[in-house]
Amino acid sequence: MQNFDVEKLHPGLSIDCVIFGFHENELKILILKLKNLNKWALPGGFVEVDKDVDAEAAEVLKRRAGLENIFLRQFYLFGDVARNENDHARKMVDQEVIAPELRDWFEQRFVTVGYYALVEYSKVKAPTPDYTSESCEWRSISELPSLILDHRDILARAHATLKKELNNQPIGMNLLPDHFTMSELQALYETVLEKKLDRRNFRRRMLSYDILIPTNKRRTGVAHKAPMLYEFDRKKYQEAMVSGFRSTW
Amino acid sequence: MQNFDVEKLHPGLSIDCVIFGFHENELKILILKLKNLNKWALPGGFVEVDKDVDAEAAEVLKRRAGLENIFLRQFYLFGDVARNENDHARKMVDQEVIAPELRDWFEQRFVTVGYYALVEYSKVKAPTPDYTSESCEWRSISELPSLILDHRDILARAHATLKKELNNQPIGMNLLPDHFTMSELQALYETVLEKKLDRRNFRRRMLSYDILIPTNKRRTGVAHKAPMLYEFDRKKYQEAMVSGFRSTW
DNA sequence: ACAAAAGTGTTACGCCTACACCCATGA
DNA sequence: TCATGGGTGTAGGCGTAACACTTTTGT
Repeated sequence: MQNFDVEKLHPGLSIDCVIFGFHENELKILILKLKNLNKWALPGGFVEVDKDVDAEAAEVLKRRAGLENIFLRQFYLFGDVARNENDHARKMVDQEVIAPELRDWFEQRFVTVGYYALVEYSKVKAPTPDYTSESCEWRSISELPSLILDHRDILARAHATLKKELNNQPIGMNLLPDHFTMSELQALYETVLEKKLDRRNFRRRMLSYDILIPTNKRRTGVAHKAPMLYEFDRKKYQEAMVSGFRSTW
Repeated sequence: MQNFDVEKLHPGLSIDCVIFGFHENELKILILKLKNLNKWALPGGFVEVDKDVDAEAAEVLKRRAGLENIFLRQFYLFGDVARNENDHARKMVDQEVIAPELRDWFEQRFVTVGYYALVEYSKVKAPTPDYTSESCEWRSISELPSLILDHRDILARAHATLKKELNNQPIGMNLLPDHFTMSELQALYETVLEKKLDRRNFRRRMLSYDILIPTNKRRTGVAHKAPMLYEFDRKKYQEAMVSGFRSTW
């Protein structure tokens, strides 16, 4: 059971991270199974009073997924009173997840800052649970177990934000391996957007963005014609992230 | 000097609102002149522990501008430690803006939630200062006085967000009078975007959005040919706000 | 009458969509 | 050899940018 110094923490403020990964054509997120409870939670944490909120979010990502310098974006503050459940703190004490003397701290009204991260599935070697949880696992967003509090809403908003951002920004770096085929990139888009795209038009458009570098290698060993492998032009990718794609005005 | 019950407030959490208005072809915001200080501030406030954050932002808007049911959007949480200035609370006490016993409350580390609102300039009859301020005024964003803390950054981010949103959503309702000419609407766009637009193409595009209703009235009394007055189709406008304009995927 | 803004139309170009065809590979 | 996915090309339509001309009004 964890005992920490709540004096050093910003009161009533927490962080929740939706950590997206892509594997086997499915969009997955990292979630934690709470000790002694049949509920799961998004990776999160609190904010030390002398730390930047964004930096604390990066800390969460580092501790749970072992990754640093990853795309991580604040997308919303969840500030409704109703997101606090009266007996949530009590349950945590009952199940010996937290020490009884911390109950007051956990029972105060919390607002939480939502972040989402895009990470490469295979680079997360050992998802690490925190003191409240017995395991940390990748789960497909289409078959999620029951989540605590408003974590399902937080995920939904993160996903919606991601979908919207696809119109202005590239995606893929940090989410795909260094080398990937056009089809794999397309599968990522189709999964995030939850719709099918035309293969040929997708290719043309992607190439027109000028952020891909064709390597001379091909993926072999799988069935059918060996596809070309691409990598991202990191410089141009970053430029596209900053300036965005098509603004109409 | 204001004395309020800080026990009822969410600790270390504030709200700041960028309230945009449009007048004489200039984008303006409401700012407050602080008592006994030569500094200005965005309208803001604190969050009662039993109130939704969004609702408290709406309260700020209501108290300062006297408006309700107005477009109001949360756009960012400003959570850097550096945004807190050591002597800000001390100055407030020194200048008798707040009671000395509130100094501890004001000296804690704060994070602030940024909101922006679009309001009709002429509907704000009497901008109302709060207990920290001696006046509340419209000021053009191009000639702003010195603002406290990171309020200039907050404004910049609000403006950037607004610019970006113009690609997906309509603007104008709540910012223009009920009836307006095409040129006035274009002037609003040009002001927000900080660039000139082609008159004829602008008209065509706006009409294609199908959110405008031409009235049979014309603006008279001014020089030159009397222009047609339009109003927004409120139902279709709202639909466009929800579904957005052009998504490329 | 004239200056200045309002209203309307046209052309050219580029982008996006919706397709069909051939190629390469493992089974 | 054949099923399956990879790679390339093209015709048509739509939207946008870049334009010129006429109309109306107050001065």
